[in-house]
Amino acid sequence: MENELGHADCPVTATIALFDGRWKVMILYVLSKKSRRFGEILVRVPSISKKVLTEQLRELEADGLISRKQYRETSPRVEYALTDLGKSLCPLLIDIAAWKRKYIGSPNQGETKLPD
Amino acid sequence: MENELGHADCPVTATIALFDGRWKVMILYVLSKKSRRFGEILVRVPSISKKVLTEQLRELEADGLISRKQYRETSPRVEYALTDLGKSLCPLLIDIAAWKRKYIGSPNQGETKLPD
DNA sequence: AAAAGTGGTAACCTAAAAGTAACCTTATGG
DNA sequence: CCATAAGGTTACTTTTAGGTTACCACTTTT
Repeated sequence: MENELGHADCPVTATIALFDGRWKVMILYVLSKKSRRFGEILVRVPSISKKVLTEQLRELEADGLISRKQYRETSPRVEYALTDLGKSLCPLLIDIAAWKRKYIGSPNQGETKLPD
Repeated sequence: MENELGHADCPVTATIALFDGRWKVMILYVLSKKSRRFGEILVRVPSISKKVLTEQLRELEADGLISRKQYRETSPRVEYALTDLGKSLCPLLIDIAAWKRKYIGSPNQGETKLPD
């Protein structure tokens, strides 16, 4: 373990802060599959409210992990997508999941899965 | 990005929860250098209070990342150390720091560093 | 005898995050 | 002309993490 973990504003803490929020990892997961509209994300992240989803999307956008594109069509239409930075995070998240499988155990065998 | 991020109780979220807490990463960092007594950690984690340090140590212990050994010597003496599980986490934290350096930038050049 | 160090606990407070429910705007369909 | 849908916003309440201060039990030092 190197010195990099010891700074007053620690890079690990700073990075974790990017996806710190009850639902952010799940939102990133949903978007990693496919760009999605607001309502599609809402349905795929179980039990999140519109308000909190809006907040977390805004934060993810501010941190540069996702993009928001508004299409002025007939009905309002907003598409969210991972940015390149957001995509670069995915392998890291997979490493984290891999650590859990290896050292803690399988990710809760037989639990409910989210729809794609 | 694989399915593993999509479970209702997501392994990534579960893993992050292990070191989610204002000071946990820093505590792990301190202990990664050397086993330490309560008071030694207190001094090395800037501005943490006894209460919060106690809480976070208890949680880290409950999660199996650190061990607590009480020596009934003359004055009370308690040693905290990383467990094997705790040690296994260090490379992961380093990966997270490395991601930040690569995609966000250097870990705040010239900032104050913690004493060892 | 008093003070100081060690590793805490107890009672209390506060700010921020998250949750709930109602409402808004523009547009279309019936 | 009313209802519905999308993508929110507003106002309010609840929950939680973290912080502050005081105190404790025990032992050694002065």
